[in-house]
Formats: sequence, C-alpha cells, structure tokens
Amino acid sequence: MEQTPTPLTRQVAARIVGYIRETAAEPGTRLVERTLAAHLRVSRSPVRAALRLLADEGVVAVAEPGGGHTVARPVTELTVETGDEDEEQYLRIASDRLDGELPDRVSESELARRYALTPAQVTAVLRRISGEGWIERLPGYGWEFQPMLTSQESYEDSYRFRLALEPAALLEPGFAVDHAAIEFVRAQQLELAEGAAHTVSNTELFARNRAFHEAVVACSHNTFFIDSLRRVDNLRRLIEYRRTLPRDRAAVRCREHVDIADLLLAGRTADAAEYLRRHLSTVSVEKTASSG
Amino acid sequence: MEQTPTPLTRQVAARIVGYIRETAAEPGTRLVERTLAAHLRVSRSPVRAALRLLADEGVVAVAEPGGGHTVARPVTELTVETGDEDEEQYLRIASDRLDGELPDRVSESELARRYALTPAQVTAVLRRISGEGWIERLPGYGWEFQPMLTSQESYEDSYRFRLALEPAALLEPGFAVDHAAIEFVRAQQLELAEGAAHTVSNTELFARNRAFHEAVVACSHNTFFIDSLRRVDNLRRLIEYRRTLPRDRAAVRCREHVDIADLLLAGRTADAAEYLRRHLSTVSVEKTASSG
DNA sequence: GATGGTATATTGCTAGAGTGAAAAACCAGA
DNA sequence: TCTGGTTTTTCACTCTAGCAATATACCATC
Repeated sequence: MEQTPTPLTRQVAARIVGYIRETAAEPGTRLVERTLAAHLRVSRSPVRAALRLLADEGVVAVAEPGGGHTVARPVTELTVETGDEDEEQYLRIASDRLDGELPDRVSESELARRYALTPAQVTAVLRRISGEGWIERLPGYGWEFQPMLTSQESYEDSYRFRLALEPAALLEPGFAVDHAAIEFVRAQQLELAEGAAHTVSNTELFARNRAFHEAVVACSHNTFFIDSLRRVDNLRRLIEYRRTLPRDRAAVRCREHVDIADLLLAGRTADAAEYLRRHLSTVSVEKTASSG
Repeated sequence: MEQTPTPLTRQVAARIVGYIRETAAEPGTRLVERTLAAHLRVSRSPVRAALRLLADEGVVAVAEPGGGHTVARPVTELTVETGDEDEEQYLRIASDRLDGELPDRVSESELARRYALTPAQVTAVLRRISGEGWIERLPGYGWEFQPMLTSQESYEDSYRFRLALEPAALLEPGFAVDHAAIEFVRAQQLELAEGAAHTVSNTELFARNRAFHEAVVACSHNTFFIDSLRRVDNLRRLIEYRRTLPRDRAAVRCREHVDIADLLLAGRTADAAEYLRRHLSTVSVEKTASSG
C-alpha cells in the first residue's frame, strides 16, 4: 500500500525520529504536525507523508480519538535510517575528487553523465559543494574545484585557524553557557572516554567531536565564530573519514573534552579557554605527526 | 556594426581593462589572447569578443602585421565601466531586504516575478547570496533569509570576529609580506590620508579599505583566514554602502593603514600585528558609537 | 484557539527541441 | 613554439507543456 516516498519525505521522517530522540519523548506523546513542520522548516504536507511512513514502520502510532500520531516506541529502540541519497551523491563526488579521479574543471553535463544525475540533482549537489567552498563557478561555462584539505599544509592551516578562533569565542562578551547543550555533549564525550572511543565508527567519532566543539563555540552567540567553525568542519569531515584514528589517543582527547565541559559548567570560562587552547595545540601536533 | 555584447563579454572587457591597469601596460603592448583567457579563467571566445568590443571603443588597437590587439591608450586615460547587470540585480535585492521589503521566506518564482528575472538569473543571484550566507534553501520549496548585519549587535560581532582573526593572521608561520601588493595598497591609503578620503565615494572608500585589510591577511598564505575575512567583508559592504562615514576620522584610519604597511615592509611583523589589533579596536568603537 | 483533516494554489522539477554562446580543437604563418 | 585566425564540439540557457510535490488556506471538531 506504500507509495514510494519522496526524498524529502524520507528526510523529514529521519528528522522526526531525531526530534523524538532529542526531546526524549515517551511512548504515547502526541506529535503535533504544525509544531514539527515549524521545527523542520517545511509545510505540513511532507510532515504528514513522513508520519504515515513512520506509522507503516511502527515507529509511530495512530492516535485513536481525534486522529493524529503519537510516539509508539521507547527512544532506545529507535534506529536511525537516513537513507539520504543526496548525501551519497555528495560523498561519492568528494571521494572521487580526493582520489584525483575528477579533473580540476568540470561541466555540469559532465557530472550528470558521470554520476547519472538529473539536472536538478546536479544543481543541488553543486550548490552544496560551492557552499562548502571547494568548487566555484567559472565566469563562462563550467566549474573549477578549489584546493581542499588534501594537502598536509592546508590541513595544518585549518588547525591553526581553529586555534585562533575557538579560544577567542569563549572570551566573547555575549558568551553564556547553554547548560543543556553542554551537558549533552559532555555525556557523549564521557561515554567515549570510558571505552566507546575504541568501538565506535570513524564517522561517529568525528561527528561527536565536532558536535562538542561546535556546541562550545555556539555559546559565544556570535554567528561569525559559529559559521566559520562549521565551514572548517565541513571540510575536515571529508578527509577525516579516510583516516584511521589512533583510538587510544582519541580517548584521551575525549577526556579533555569532558574536562573542558566541566570548567564551563562551573563557570570558569577563562580557564576553559586556556585549556581549549592547549587541547587544540596538542591535537594539531598529533594529527600532523600521525600522517607525516 | 556592433552586435549587442553578452554579459560575459562585457565582464571580460572590464577585466581586461583592469588587467591593463594592474600591469601598467604601455600603449603598444601586445595583448595575448591565450594569456588573457588563462588569467580570466575563460576560453578565448569571450576574450576575442571583448577585444573587438574594446577595439570599437578605442581602448585597444588592432595590431597591423600578424593581427591581434595592443594597448591603445595610456593607463591614466582608462575609464572603468563595469555595466554589470548581475551586480545591479544583486544589490537591488540586498537593498530591498535591508529595507524590510522582502519577507523572510521567498520562492524562486516570486523573485523572478518581482525583479523580472529569468530562471537562470534567479539561480545565479541565489547562488551568490547563499554563498555569502544570508539566504538558505529550505528543505522543501523556497528560500529563507538569514539574519544579516542589520542589527547593531551582529555588526559588533563582525568586528570582534575580525579582532580575533586579523592579528592572528600576521603571526602565522607561513606569513611572508608580498611587497608589491602591500606597496600598492599603501599607496592607495596614503592618497586617502592626504585628502582623497574627503572627496572619494563611499563605495570607493570601502573598497580600498577592504583591499588593504585583505592584502595584509593574504600574506598569511592561510586560506581559512583569507576566506573568512572575505566573507565578513562581503556582508559589511552591503551595510557600509548606506552609511555616511565621518570622513575626518576615515582619514585618520587611513594614516594608520599606512603605518601598518610601513611596519610590515620593514619586517616588523609582530609590531604590525599589535598595531592592527589596536586599530581594529578603535574602529570598532567608532562605528558602534556613530550609529548608536 | 489548537488540532487533524481536506481542498486549493504554487512551486519547481521533468522532458524535449532549439539556440546562441563558450570551450576546445585545429590550422597557418612567423 | 608561439601567435592569431578558424572551425567544430559542447554547453547551458530558453522556451513549452505537464505534473507531482509542496505550501497555503480552509474546514470541522473538540
């Protein structure tokens, strides 16, 4: 009876699951369509489609009196199936580019042929890549790849950039610790430090560390710091995926993250900034050495 | 006999004029098509069209033996006619947005109707704006404007961001003064400090100051610093256009720019960094006060 | 006034043919 | 080999119509 869901429907469904996890909603909690739509920045149409999809999968239950949907399962049982095909296309291109399979200049139709994409998909993926800054439209026809974090040199550059940025963010006048957010990432880091760092996937490890640093900088409430860090991290992600991280060291770094979070939660912001500075210096040296 | 030149042809023509000025090419100097094409990142086709256009205008002469084109006039006589219609569309949208004429969410067809743009033009301008970070595509249909530098608060944020960034750029290990570039912007600043600051247009004043700071940071040879500064400046530009700058103060700031350039040229990088830090603090206070 | 349900209006993608412009290859002369 | 000139190929934009998906407005119920 299922229609093939659209990409947006799938994406919204995945984000609804994420929403349930974040809010730690108990089974039986009502999922209000308008609230979800506003939160996910779409209209109710795709939200309703996603809820029907989740109902088919049993993640969500149909509320009997008055209609609507409720949470069906406890948070712990939820699986996170993204199934994001846009993401796959993006990663395939990134991977090919890093492997040197793609020339410095490409045309849109060339990409469409090579990856069997529709024009709209090409537009979407180019929009994303150019937003991340590693491709640029040429004045005439075609696009030109920009230097990425491929070289060791630019990789070190990115760390020194963060070294200038992140500690300064903590010293912003508008800095105010978001206790809920910091406690959330602290819990994640504690779990890693206590062993999970050895079992978790590369992707997951990177995602959590990234989330930690961005949560900290977000407390500055200065968009420029936050955006800049996000941009660097978008690029770092692509290259970190292909690295084998020494997990024992990663565990140590996660322990440091916990310490930083504790300093912040205790209101010792200046100490946290100094600790963060030392932390980044250490990481920088480690990374540089491990790949030299 | 003139065909109506395409936007690209016009753009290339303007950039060829810029190229002649930069290289300070004497009349009679040969303009090699392949060199220009490589430099401007286009093929020879639009370069040839642009050269024909410039020949019609008398800026460029047809070389008699063997064909080709040469510089026809001394650099001082060159007028800079951009006639960039893409730029106009972009500025119109930015202006309307700053005036509150545009809602937070817009559809592409809405923009096309309102500004009488073709779909391709809408794509182009949205690409640019989203690259600058003040609009974002929604998951479904439509785009959402992001907070700009409209508020006083975010304006101060941008200055504190630069305060963290620019002095740090000078202390980068890869920092090496580009003497030609620094001397060029130093000359511009000196001219401003010695009176031109009172006569020049808002646009020109901003462009030169921007060029100065970016030239300095470019010496760091760290893309992340350079890109970040450019991004902030793109946003600042939109708001600075609408300000009436107190020219006497601007002249003082330009004098400081000259001093910074001198320190750099003398190899006193650390001193320059400290001077730059103080300079930015001062400017920040001035701006904040003048618009409070 | 919330909320879920439903109907309507808009949007942006698709597809295909045609087209002017730009990229790329080729040529000839010094 | 370098240059300007020429030709060929490829590209992306422009139309058009059609359409599924999305956004929006409206309705009924509590």
